[in-house]
Amino acid sequence: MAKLTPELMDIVAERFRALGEPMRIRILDALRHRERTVTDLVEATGATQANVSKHLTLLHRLGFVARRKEGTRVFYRVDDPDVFELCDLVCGGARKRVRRESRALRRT
Amino acid sequence: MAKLTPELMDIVAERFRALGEPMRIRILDALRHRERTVTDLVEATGATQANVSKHLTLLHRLGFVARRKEGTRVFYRVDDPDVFELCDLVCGGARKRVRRESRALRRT
DNA sequence: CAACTATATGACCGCATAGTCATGTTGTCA
DNA sequence: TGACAACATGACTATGCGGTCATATAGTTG
Repeated sequence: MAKLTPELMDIVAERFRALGEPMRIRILDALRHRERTVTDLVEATGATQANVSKHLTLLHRLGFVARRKEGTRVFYRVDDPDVFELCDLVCGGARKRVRRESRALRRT
Repeated sequence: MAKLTPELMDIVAERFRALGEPMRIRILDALRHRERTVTDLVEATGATQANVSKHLTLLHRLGFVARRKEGTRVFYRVDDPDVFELCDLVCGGARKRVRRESRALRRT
């Protein structure tokens, strides 16, 4: 972790918080391999169109995704390659936790 | 990003959300090099003792920090080495954003 | 034992925000 | 032009959670 000024800490927290919503993780996961339209993501996530649209707006504002208009549709794609690495790291930590907890459960 | 089951996505989001609070980032930053007592962290962050204690409880529940009791004091330390790497990645993304935005500002 | 320190925790408040609904905007096609 | 499809957005509600206050618990010291 590099030196963190108070201002930078707020920005870092803001970015983590953006990734801290299950629906946004689902959206990013659906965008893992290819770009998708909003309608695609509505179908993939099971959320409302308005809801998906709001999450995409937030992810776009923070630079996590990029948009491309084509006629009446808008294609979104992941724009920050670090997102995948971040998720991998967090998943690794989560898996460790799960293993630790299941060991703890077996001991009871 | 490895394959994500819906359940795992919730866990991932939970962990991101835990890092998505400026105060918790401050606490982790204060724990970067050495373990610290709660009182140390209260002084380092400027927050209330109750507040720091609650954040530490959450960070501990998710396995980000570990505790060590010594007499009447409790020492906390970072227990998940990935935390630093996560912050570095997010910081990198944040810096890119800042540069992008300052370029955009100069163009106006 | 009483007094003090360090930490944790329950109750409570206020705010941020995820979700929904309705509507606006933009582009396409007949 | 009107009708339709895709997406964005403002208003609203409900819920989660960060912060504070008071208090509980545990350990130390006299």
